[in-house]
Amino acid sequence: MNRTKIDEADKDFSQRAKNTIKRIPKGKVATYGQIAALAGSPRGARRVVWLLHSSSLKDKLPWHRVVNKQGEISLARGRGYEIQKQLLMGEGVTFSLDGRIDLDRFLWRPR
DNA sequence: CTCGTGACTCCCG
DNA sequence: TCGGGAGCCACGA
Repeated sequence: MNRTKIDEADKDFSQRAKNTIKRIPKGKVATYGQIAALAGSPRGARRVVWLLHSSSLKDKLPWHRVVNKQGEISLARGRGYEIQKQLLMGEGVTFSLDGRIDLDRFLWRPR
């Protein structure tokens, strides 16, 4: 049967989102909402979460460069937090004492 | 179909 | 600054 435009839109979102994540430069970070917006779904931050859960490993996405809008790692300690922090620090990203990333300095701003 | 869940975000008090 | 509630979207039981 034919695909609907909705199906195409969903597929399109997933592709765009993955491509967007792959475009994040080393040493920079992006927010869930930012990626969703760039992929065409301004309110789809949670879709990005699902995408990472389902494809981060399979598609080798730089998932560690995705943080929440406060510049904080959203993963719980013992469930990826330490790993992500290490990966980011390894790329030169610094954290404040309260565990936040200075987005004025590290947020990726595609042009 | 309804309900629960999640690496989100926004709004209020 | 902090916590709760609601909106958001997709997926699986």
